[in-house]
Amino acid sequence: MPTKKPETNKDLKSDHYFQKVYDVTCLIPYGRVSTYGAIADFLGLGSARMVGWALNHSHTQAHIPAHRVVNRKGELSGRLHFATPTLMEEKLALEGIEVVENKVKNMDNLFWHPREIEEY
DNA sequence: AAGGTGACAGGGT
DNA sequence: TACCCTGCCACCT
Repeated sequence: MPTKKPETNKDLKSDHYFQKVYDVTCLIPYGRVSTYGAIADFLGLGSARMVGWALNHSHTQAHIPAHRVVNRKGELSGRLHFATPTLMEEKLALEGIEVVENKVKNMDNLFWHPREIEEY
């Protein structure tokens, strides 16, 4: 019997999961950043590592502001997965986000949690 | 088949 | 404050 079950984390294999990650990522406001953990927390599926895994495949999809996702310390841990090692920092700079030593400055104020959507 | 490797995070020291 | 250790879970040797 093929019909397996949802609800479980095994659902991560579905493209549906990838899409959810992309959707949330696209909700991150211009000039703000979020984290792998915050997205995983909001989705309630998988772990922060899974979010990174999903984003790793985001390059095949349409424009996804993956550069706005950093780790909890504000470090650009995914920069090496972009076309060039500096592209992630450049994109953030265009949005007015200051990056020093591969770390987002003023992370506390720029951090955005998907839960804030409900406050609109 | 089993162990190593990540675009991570949180708690302990 | 900073570093280390452990949990996490799918993918790749």
